[in-house]
Amino acid sequence: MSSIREVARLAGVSVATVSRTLKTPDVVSPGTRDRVLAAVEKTGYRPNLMAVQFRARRTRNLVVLVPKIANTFYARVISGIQLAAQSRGYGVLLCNTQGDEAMEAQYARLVSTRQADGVIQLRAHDPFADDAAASASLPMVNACEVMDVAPCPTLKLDNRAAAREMIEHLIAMGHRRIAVIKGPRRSPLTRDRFDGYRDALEAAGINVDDSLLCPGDFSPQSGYAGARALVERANPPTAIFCESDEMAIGALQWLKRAGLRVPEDISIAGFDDIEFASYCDPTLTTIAQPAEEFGETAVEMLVTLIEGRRLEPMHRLLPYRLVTRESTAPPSR
Amino acid sequence: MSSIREVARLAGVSVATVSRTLKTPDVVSPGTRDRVLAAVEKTGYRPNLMAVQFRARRTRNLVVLVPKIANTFYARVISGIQLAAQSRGYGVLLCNTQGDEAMEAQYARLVSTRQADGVIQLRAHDPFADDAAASASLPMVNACEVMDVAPCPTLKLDNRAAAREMIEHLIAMGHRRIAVIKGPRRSPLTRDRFDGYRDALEAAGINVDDSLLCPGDFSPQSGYAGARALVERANPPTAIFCESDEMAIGALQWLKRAGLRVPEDISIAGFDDIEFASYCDPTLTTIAQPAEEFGETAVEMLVTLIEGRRLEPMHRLLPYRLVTRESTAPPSR
DNA sequence: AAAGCAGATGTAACCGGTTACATTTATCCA
DNA sequence: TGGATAAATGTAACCGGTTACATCTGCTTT
Repeated sequence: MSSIREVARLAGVSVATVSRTLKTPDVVSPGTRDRVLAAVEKTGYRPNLMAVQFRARRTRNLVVLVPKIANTFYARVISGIQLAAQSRGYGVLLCNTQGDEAMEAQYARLVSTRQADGVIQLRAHDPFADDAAASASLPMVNACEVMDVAPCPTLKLDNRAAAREMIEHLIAMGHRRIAVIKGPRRSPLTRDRFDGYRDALEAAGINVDDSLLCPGDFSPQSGYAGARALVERANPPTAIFCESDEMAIGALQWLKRAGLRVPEDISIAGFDDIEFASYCDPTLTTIAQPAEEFGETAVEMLVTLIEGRRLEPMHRLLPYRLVTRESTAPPSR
Repeated sequence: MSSIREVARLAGVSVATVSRTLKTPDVVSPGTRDRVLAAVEKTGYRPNLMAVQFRARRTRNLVVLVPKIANTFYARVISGIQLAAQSRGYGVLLCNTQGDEAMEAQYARLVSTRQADGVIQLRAHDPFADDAAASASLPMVNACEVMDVAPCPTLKLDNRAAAREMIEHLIAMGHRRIAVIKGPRRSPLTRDRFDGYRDALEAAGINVDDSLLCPGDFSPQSGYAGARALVERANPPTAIFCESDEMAIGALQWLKRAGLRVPEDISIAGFDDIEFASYCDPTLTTIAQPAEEFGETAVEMLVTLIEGRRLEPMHRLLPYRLVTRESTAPPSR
């Protein structure tokens, strides 16, 4: 493929003039400019951006570490990232890490090897954990699921307040026996959402009943199993708060198979507002998260960091929204 | 950050020796090797991969053009791509194009500007269409939704045979009035699936009734509207074949709201086997596609191309699988 | 007419690796 | 012990742009 030197030769000028014609056209004379542009046209010259980036010592690429790309919530976040990155002239290197720390570290290394200018981490783990030198200095933003003590700026939902509002909504409808199907034990999301659950119960003077707490892992399968476990207990709940919509949908399926009506016999609430939350039967009461906005804001923060501008504030919360649909109603007993 | 020259200075050797120690350790003497490795350790040296790639004139990055990243089917394809690329030492530059041709062209240009070694296009459009020179020579593979006259190797499902098998399944159950909610008019997927529908009817001696054909765009919304339109006709169908699961789920919702029972009053079939196909109520009869395998095979084909090996065959089909669940049953009338 | 200056263009160093080729050192045999 | 050969290491060109600095041209100014 043609290089700048061939263009220069064809136009009868030096490589510097070609470069200037393309980057700062106003400093070359019109006649020369025309000759150069004609030569560019003729050769089909495209600057080798590898060379440009190498010279400039920046790639204008961002690495995004995604725990599970097939998750529709993350897909939306990524859409937002993509959009914001593009408008700022950055490309996105997407890495599906499956939550694997070795894989995260490997991809994060793209930054320390200069293949990318910064990292957006969507999981609560420091991918530079084993690389103290890197950790301190490389541009990174941690979004969605954030570390408790993050070595970088963060961006998340106020999960605790959101869960609290959801539970308050159920309590206001008259529920007292509200179960929870939790997310993965290690996730800060789980802890925060559970804290919100407890906050709401305590504020209403209801004791937390351990028999109403059920472990899960955000998958539909765990929601299915969780609903069964909860309902088959001696004193079953009148409402189940699932810490993710996917679990809520799994729970819904078991309840219907078991012949229970939702919301008449039992209410179900989710979290995330994935697309199918409004297409399942009944439609799901849930917490909507501004997924695309997560992506856009994370990019904005990261680019600020990369370009050496001051980032203020370092830690941000995005707004949630309680979406009430058909799956919740006052208890019948 | 430290460069190879600093490491060389610290170890008291030339840069060539450092390079060799890291790339071909067997050609340096053990003593030197140890000194160099100690210096590498001490400086925290990481080769600047921009420089490496620039020198090697290849990036080991692949561009993937995805129409809609939030679509769970594509998310699975991408998982497969990611996995296969990683195992071959390639990174993935993911581009969410929203089916926008300008955006596709822009991202595809990453290849002609040497920021990536090849393209996987998941939509039936040539991103180099406006760049004849590029089109011919740049490594590209077109997968999932493929162009009719592709300028590159392709990989798809035998959509026609799959749709035919689905319709034959419905006919075998006794259905004669089978409606279709189609995908986007311009998509080859739509045409192929519809051809399969027609094949099956013709083989069974059933005439194609235009009043049973309904346009859609693969979205749940269009399935919802389509089901309504079909059922409100004078002589409604006993089964609806939706060309995507998302439309089937939309259709299901309208039918249930309208008080119709699925499959007792009307059967519904989808296409894709997305995760929620087995979590909706009733669970959905559909065609399963090997999404991850699409990704893996596309990468394998592309890398073969990039590395200049012979690719045989150029055009491949992947297997589908009819998954019968609760949403289809013999007609009651 | 000589000096000064602006504008246009050319020259070459540089980014940080890799590697062909040259050079030095060690080894071995006659 | 000399010379051939192999092994280890060094030197420097190269990838393809960008850009500081040098040079050249033509014009203005006194």
